[in-house]
Amino acid sequence: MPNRLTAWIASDIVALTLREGALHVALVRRQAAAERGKWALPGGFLLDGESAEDAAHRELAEETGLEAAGVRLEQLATYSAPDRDTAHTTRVISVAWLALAADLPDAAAGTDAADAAWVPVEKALRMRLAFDHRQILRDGVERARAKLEYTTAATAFLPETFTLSDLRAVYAAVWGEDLDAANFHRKLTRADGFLEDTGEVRTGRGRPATLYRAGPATELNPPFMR
Amino acid sequence: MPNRLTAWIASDIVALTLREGALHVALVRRQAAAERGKWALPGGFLLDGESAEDAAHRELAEETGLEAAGVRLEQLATYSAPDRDTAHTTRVISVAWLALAADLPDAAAGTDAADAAWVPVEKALRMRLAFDHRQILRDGVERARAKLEYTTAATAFLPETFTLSDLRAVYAAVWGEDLDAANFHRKLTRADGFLEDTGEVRTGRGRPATLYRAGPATELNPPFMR
DNA sequence: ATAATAGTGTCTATAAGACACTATGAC
DNA sequence: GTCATAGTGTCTTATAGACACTATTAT
Repeated sequence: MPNRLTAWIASDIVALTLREGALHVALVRRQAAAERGKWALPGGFLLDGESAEDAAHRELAEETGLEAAGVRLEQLATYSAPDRDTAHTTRVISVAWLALAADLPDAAAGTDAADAAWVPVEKALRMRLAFDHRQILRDGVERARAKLEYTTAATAFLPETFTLSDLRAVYAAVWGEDLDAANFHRKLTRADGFLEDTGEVRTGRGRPATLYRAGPATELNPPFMR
Repeated sequence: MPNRLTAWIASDIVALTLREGALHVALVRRQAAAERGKWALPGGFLLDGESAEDAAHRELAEETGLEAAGVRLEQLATYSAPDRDTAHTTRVISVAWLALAADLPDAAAGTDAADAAWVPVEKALRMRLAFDHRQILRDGVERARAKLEYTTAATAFLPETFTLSDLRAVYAAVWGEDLDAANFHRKLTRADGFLEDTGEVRTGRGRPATLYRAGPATELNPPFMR
């Protein structure tokens, strides 16, 4: 008769950002013995006394320099297939998290990872990632797409102030389709609590654009369907 | 310095059904030493070689008699707070699942549970459940509510064939609000792939009602908002 | 006939999408 | 002035919700 399972728990993070109009994911090159050298999602094992969320924040900071304060983590799913990590004799269960981050100056390599980089999602999905991280990445991207429909999460990809064009570029990049600028403008400025007018404008090549900051709303009702 | 955590993994299931127009949840009275005698969600520890989903199906069958074939499980979330189970010295992480079930003849008590019962959700939320199961139940009910908006999951609460009144009763019970019968009828019969006309009718006190079965669609687009 | 439940018609208000148009800057 | 980008107006079509109305059964 089989015995009660004893397992190690990992938190792995799908950290997404926007760079040059394309969705990117944070990847690290593995230093640990298991699957060493392969690209993987940032993450690692829970330590005594830590929750899965604690570990996700810690590993994200250690491996990519993304500090806890500026990053909201949402739980994606837990991956527990018995054969998902055959490198260890101990079973490994992974709790996956989704983080949406504003573009950073550079993906700082931390202490634990030999290398950390922002990789275009399209490219990452064609790479051989460690363990089942490709599936986790797929699930994370799909969740991000869905979140843009019914929450105000898109602003998490942008700096504190941004224009409606910036915001529209987020939707275009995550959904992979362009949106009508006029209708987008009306819809989002009318969504209660999504945007706050800063009173400032940003000048550029054309007419100056109003600068907004994220409002208090987190849900988007009615949703903004693809 | 803290050490890498070794944990036991549990799968706990929020199994919901409809009885007499009210949403009910399957609860079991605990037999194990930890929190013995308290009501809890059905569930238990992963055994060697099992995935969390395997364990959820096995425990659900053992403790409530709900067999795997008829029940779709959707992962809810993983609960990993260090203090969520202080009865064991080993850390316990729980993967929670949501199951929507058609009403059954009776909640059969299985071998592992001294007692198993369908309890009205309103009542269960006011009980002192074991561990953090009240929070898990809250999260499960909220997920079920959301699922009815953008999927065809409501039919999972019904037998193979059902009338539009039956289906409307599901929405009314889960959302806690009545819906206009006329608009409900139009909306759902026009939703592509939600309903298939069986050609049969069910007679009762008034005009006979068309019997439908669940169609192939799983997503509901556009969603049906509360 | 009456009550009860199933189902249709229709009107109104709201929203989405297409796209013409105006506004305001850089050059 | 032109070009580029921001933002508004307006028309069409689709949908939600309210609710009057018709349909078909049991009694």
